[in-house]
Amino acid sequence: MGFHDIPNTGIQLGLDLSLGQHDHHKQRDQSHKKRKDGPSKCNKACPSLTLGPSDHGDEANKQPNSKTEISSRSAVSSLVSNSSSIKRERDNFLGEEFEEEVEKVTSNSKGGDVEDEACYTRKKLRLTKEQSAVLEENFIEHSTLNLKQKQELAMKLNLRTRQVEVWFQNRRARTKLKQTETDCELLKKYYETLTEENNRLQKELQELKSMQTSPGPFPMQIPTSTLITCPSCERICNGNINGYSPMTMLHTGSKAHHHLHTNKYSFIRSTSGKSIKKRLEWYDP
DNA sequence: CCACTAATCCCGG
DNA sequence: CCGGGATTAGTGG
Repeated sequence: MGFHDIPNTGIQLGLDLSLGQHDHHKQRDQSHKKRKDGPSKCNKACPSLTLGPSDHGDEANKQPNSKTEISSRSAVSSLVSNSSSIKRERDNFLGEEFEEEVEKVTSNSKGGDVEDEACYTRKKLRLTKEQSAVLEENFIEHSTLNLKQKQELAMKLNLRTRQVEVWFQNRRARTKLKQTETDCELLKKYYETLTEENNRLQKELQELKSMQTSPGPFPMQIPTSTLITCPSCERICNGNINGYSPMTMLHTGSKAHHHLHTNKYSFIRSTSGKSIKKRLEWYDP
C-alpha cells in the first residue's frame, strides 16, 4: 500500500444552525443532570413516565409491534422525570409534538409499573431498524440537514426533530472517528516504512563508506539493489521507497539530460489535510 | 455546529 | 457476571 492510496480524509460539514430544543427536554435534562452529582436515589415525589409497552430496552427494536409503539418509544426515549425539574435555559421550540407523545406514553403506562425502580432509571431509546435505515439513507445523501429537512424526516419517522438532529451529529462523529482510526493506521504504516527505509539507507551508507576506505581491485560500485532507472533520461535513481512503486510517481523532470534531477512527489493527505511531500533525488553520476 | 461525556444497551468471553 | 463497544442524549464552547 502506498501513500498515494490514502483516501481524502476531509470531512465536509455544513453549518446548519439548529433551533430544535424544546420544553420537554427539561424533564429529561433534569434527570440527566443528576448524574453529575453522582447517582441519585429515588425521589418519592417523582411522577415517572414509563415506556408503555416495553420494559425491555430493545424488544421493540427487534420486533416493532406497531406504529404506536415506535412512536411512544421514540418520543420519550425512556425518560423518568423529576417533577421538580428546573427549566432548561436554552431556546425551546417544537413543543407540541413531544407533548403529544408524552401523553400517548403516559396513557400507555399502566399505573402500577411506575415504581421506585423506575425512578431515575433511564431506559434507553433504541431506534427501530426501519428508523435507522431511513436515517442512514438520508445521511448518505447529506451528512447535514437543514431545519426543514430535519423536521420532515422527524415527522416521517415519528421522532422528534431533536432526535433526528442528534442522530446526525452522532453519525458524523462516528464517521469522523472511523476516518481518524484509518488515518492513524496508515500513519503507523508510513512510519514503519520510513523506519525501514532509513535503516536500509543507513546500511547502504555504511557499505559505501567501507568500500571507499578499502580500495579493492575493482572500481567503487553503488549497490544496485535499490536503484532504478529514470524513465525519461535513463539515469540511475534511488526511486524505491519501500512499498511505493516508482510507477505511481509522477516524474516531473524537464527534458532528458538537461533537467535538474530533482523531482517532487506528493503523496498523502494527513488527518489535518496537509500534504506530506516526499522528495527523491536522482543520482548524478 | 462539534467535542466531550454519561447512561444505557448488548454481546462475547 | 463483567468488560468493552455501540448508541442515544445532555452540556458547554
